Amino acid sequence: MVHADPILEGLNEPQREAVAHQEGPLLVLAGPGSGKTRVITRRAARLARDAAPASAILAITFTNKAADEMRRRITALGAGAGMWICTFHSLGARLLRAYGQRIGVEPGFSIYDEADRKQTMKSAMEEASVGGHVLTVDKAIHAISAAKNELRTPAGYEVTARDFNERMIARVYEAYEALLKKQNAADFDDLLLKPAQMLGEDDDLRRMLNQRFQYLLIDEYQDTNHAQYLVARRLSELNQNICATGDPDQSIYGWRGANLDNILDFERDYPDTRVVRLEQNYRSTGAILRAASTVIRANRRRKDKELWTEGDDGEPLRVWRFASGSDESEHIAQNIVAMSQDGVDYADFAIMYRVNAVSRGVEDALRARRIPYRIIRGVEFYNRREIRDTVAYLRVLMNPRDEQALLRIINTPARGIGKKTIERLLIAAQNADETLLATIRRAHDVPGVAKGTAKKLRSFVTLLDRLSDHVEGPLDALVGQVLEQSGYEQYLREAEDDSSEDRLANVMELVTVAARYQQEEPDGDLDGFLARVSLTSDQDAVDPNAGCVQLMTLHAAKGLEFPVVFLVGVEQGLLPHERSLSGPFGVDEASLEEERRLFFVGLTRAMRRLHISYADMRAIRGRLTPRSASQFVGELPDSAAVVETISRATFRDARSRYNDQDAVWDEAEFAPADEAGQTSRRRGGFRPRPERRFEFQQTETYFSVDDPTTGAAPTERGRYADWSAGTWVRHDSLGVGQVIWIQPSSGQTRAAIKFAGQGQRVYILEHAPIHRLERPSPQ
DNA sequence: TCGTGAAACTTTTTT
DNA sequence: AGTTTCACGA
Repeated sequence: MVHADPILEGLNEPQREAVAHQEGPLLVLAGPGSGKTRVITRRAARLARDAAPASAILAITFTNKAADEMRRRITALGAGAGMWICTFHSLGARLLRAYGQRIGVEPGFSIYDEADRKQTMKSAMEEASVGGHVLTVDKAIHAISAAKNELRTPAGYEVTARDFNERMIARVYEAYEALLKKQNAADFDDLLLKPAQMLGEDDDLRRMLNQRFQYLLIDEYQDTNHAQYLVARRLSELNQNICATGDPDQSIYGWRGANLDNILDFERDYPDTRVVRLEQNYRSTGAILRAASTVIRANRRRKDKELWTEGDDGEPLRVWRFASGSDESEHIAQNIVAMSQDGVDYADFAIMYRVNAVSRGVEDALRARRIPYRIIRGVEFYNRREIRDTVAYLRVLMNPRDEQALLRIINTPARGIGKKTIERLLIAAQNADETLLATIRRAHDVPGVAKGTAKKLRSFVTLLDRLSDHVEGPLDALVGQVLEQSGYEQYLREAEDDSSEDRLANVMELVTVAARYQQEEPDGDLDGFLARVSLTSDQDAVDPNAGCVQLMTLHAAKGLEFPVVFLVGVEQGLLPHERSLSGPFGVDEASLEEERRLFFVGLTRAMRRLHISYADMRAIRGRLTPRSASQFVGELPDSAAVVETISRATFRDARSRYNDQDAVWDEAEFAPADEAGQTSRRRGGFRPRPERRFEFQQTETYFSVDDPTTGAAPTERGRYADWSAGTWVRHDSLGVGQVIWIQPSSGQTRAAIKFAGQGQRVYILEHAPIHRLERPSPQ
């Protein structure tokens, strides 16, 4: 009898087996909700305790969020210090920073995001004079990205090019690579491809890293692409201690190059692999599991698993059919209100959809009922113009060759350097074969640049030089200096439009983001901060403590769970998306299966209640189109789902609503359809917003979240929970004010505050010198 | 050079 | 429907 080991405690048999396994390759096939994260974290902790120093363990995830979560849980188990826990992309960035010079990547290189890549690709196409053909920028990006994932070089691409189009792509590819190199930049693909390449070509490096990392743990292995596969393989060559966890049924990134064969053929790649299946589900009701397993069994390319639970069958899934997308939104919002009155916390709801465009209608309905919600779009913050502008300054300071960033800031805020001048500078730079910044430094002798303009360029350069003195100092101070010295802050303060206050608040938030980063990473520098900023993903924004209904795409939902899930827009053409239905050869089976996996992922996010809905009509890109139920709806087993048609019953008398504040422009949603089923566009005028009510064909009963069986943790209330519109506050320098509105969110509660005699301004409460006044101000 | 408004195009998913 | 690009006038 072995003594109880706390690390193995509370695990079921296969979980224990996976945690206890030590030497040699291990494949954990983990169904949804089967305690996979638990297994990985325990295993990592156990290895650090029994097998190797923490620094010899490398754990790789797909999102920063997952990495942070894993680190937190491993730390809670008493291990983790010194362990490498990161995403594939951040691992790539780290390796490149440390060893990239061997393949021509200088330290301090910039990471080009989608927008930068697009611009660069445009330039590359111009340079290769490939414009005007059938080849579009997007097609070039796609083709070259695919080539990079396969580790094909421009030269290699050219050799195998079979037609005119491919020869064009080869030329663009070459020009694009040359640009990246000249600008010392790497795109997202490079972060995987270059390390894979380095590890393949440089025996010393590979040997060294193989000795350093004795144990490899890779999560979401079903989503690895070829480059990631090679990194994993080349890092585990010596010890063969690779533990891959994943689920072929949840592979949803095929369009990004993920190769399902990586997990399906793992046992072939690593002989003597121990395979463990985690099939017991701790998340969902029996009905939800039955529905999910039935649906996914229609796929051919998979490894069969039996999902089962010891829990109860729960309620059947509800399949709702609506007349229109807006009915769908309204009904869901109404349902959330009803359930929340019954005690279900807002944070317990999630609304999921296939494409982002669907979220708008839902948002409107939630907003109309003042239901707090949050859209999971982590990149949103970093994609704001003001943030990109500020970050661009930082990027130029880090990497003066970063042309994308330089072009962004050269006239932001406006300093009289126009398009013509920039064009001349770019040509001069190309002729002299030097970087854009070098040309700008000698602008006075660039032909065609006027004296006055040269002077402006001079002072821009001086600004950058002055700022670079602060690069070594604290990051938040650096960001502050950028905002101040560039005039960007003043520019925002003086701007008159209504968004400028928000933008100012966002920019200030970037200062605190920088401060927080430095707190978390004591030896974090500008380079690391920029990498963090570039590699933040959508999923990283999920915050279960926000007290809000969460809206997200199905892709962003992976790995999450919610007591109540609404799957909206489950319509043919949307899920499965039409791109999988109308390929060059009709239905593309492989991508149809991926769509089905996406549906499967959605189904298995739900713990207790699951609502699936579709509408007969939906406005897509401004146009009302007829829709029909997804084929996947028909694949649900009758024993687990109830289908209901929900109709709009009554409109309140239009006239009584005329004086209400929310008369709306009729967006053709209610315009009559002609005989072809097409709706005439834009034939409205102001009409009252109809009050919609729904008939329930069945009485709704909601479970209460207090119910211990749901396992829902009591929601953490923010420290501003008792603040509301009208709350009196004091600002350290502006004095007494009153809250106009407040948007709760953990860590960054926004509020608009009005001060006597001044306008209202938006603050992030956590970071502003604002305190609550206990008593209303004595007038 | 810069701001305005019209036209054109876009999107499926995202590190 | 929203964003980006383009053309034009100040």
